[in-house]
Amino acid sequence: MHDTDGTAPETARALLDAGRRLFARYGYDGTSVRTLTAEAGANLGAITYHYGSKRELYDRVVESVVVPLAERVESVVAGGGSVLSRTEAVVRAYFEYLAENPELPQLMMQELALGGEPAAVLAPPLTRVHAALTSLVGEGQERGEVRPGPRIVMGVFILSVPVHLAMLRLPLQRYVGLDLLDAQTRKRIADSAVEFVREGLRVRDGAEVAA
Amino acid sequence: MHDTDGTAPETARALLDAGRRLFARYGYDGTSVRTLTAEAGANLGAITYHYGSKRELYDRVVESVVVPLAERVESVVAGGGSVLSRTEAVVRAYFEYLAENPELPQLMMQELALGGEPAAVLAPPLTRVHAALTSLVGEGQERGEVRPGPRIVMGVFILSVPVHLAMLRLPLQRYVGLDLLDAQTRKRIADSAVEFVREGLRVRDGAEVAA
DNA sequence: CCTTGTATCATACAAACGTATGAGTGAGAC
DNA sequence: GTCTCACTCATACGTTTGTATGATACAAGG
Repeated sequence: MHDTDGTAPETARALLDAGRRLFARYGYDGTSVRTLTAEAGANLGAITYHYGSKRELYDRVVESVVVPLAERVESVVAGGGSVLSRTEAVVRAYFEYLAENPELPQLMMQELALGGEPAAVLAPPLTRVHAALTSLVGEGQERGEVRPGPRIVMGVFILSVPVHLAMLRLPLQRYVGLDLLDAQTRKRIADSAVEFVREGLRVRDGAEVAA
Repeated sequence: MHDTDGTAPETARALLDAGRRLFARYGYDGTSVRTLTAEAGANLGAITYHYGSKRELYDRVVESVVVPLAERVESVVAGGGSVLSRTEAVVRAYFEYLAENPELPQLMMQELALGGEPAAVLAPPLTRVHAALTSLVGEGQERGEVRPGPRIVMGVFILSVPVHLAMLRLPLQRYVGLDLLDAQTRKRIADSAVEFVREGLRVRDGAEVAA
């Protein structure tokens, strides 16, 4: 029977891990059930048995990497401090999460890059992140920390830099020699990104609080 | 024989157009030569005949959409005016190009989202864009328009906002009702994005020119 | 008129695909 | 001892994949 409880047997977990690696590298259609089960050291039938189908395993993989990110962003946004410092914390949190899960941006972006509906499992966490960032910007505008403008798109701006950098990670590493996974390099880049986002959102000196 | 001259016969062009649509929507592996040739109103063997293989058609498709973008960015960067105004022009040019070629970001991001080597045909134009933006930032720093920092990553910042917005185009349309292809909406968003990028790069008031 | 070259066509091919099936294995319950 | 259950395994099924093949259509050149 399919196991839906949290105590996944060894094979089910190996399939999930192999799925994270292979789906991130080769995409959904580019990863065959045969190569995946082989990578996991499992039998050809293991995916069907443990997850029902290739698609369901894929959904679980995406879920396992996107949901924790959304929770992290939400908790940072809900934290204390000024709006701009929380914005900074969101950017830094994303950089950290990226360093821990380099497959995340690849999985997420593959899903978004395909023109069809994004995986059903991706929409809820994405919506929650977007809502959190939008309300953060709105709060900043009310407090006079953030300059006026459409908060819906300004919320998108916050993560645009780390996401874009994550997308360019491999080309940057190959062609420019910039390694985002190196802790020291990442700190330097994150500092610069934080400053960019902060100044991009901040009200100009002397600007009045919007009524 | 395969036609390599510019005067593509009708069928070859229909294949290229269908490829742009289908590869953008379903990805390389998700598009079969049968559906593609059917969409183009051509025979099953047409791809092999005109392009040699599915892969070569794909490369032509990517090339046809990325190279003009790179040329556009380069020409804007080489233009006159202050560094910040040229930066603004780059952002606006990207928004315009995106509106004309909605498939571009999908094709490009699919390639970048896959963990392997990006298509060989993607690297040269991408490198040229990056070089142009890096030198633009460097010039701005020398002139004291742009605040100090690693110019290699600050060049990446410039396009991060429009690229990220393009990536979120479909979810934003579906879940937030924001249509990036609508001219009026796009102008409003581009204005906001331009301000964000400008202020993110600009030196603070009173800062000295870096020696 | 016949030849030549380009293009389109239906069809064939082997390989790879996702999934289904049924046998086999080994630990725990009674 | 044997029944039960979760699991692994080899294998088979029907599709779909990208490409190869050879026949056909047809305008241009001699």
